[in-house]
Amino acid sequence: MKAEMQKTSQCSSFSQRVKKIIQKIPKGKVATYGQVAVYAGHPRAARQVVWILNSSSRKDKLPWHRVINRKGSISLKPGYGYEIQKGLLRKEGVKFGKDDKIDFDLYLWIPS
DNA sequence: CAACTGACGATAG
DNA sequence: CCTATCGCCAGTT
Repeated sequence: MKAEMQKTSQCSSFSQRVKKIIQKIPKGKVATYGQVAVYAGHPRAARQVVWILNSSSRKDKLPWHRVINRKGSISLKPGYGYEIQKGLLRKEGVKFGKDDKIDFDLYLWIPS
């Protein structure tokens, strides 16, 4: 019986799941593209997550600024959202190192 | 329908 | 440490 397939939702596409996961990221925390992809069920769909942020953030209110790359820094280019994302994160209490890096030990979101 | 793209990730050198 | 390359998936053109 496949009726046990997650009682609540989960029947959506990967993209839909990614959106939900991103919305689950608590304030003051951050997640990586790869991390989100893993929780969505696709360990290597980090690039897909990127696409979704671009696509969905315009329609839905996604905390896209809480999603960063593996290095703990912002991947956007200066003038293309970099400053905006950094500012939003700082407002939520996330601090950046001297290399514009975020300390994962303090801010990485871990859905338990 | 095929090729291209996108804010990545991991591995190899 | 850095660059280069492949892989990954879905949406656009």
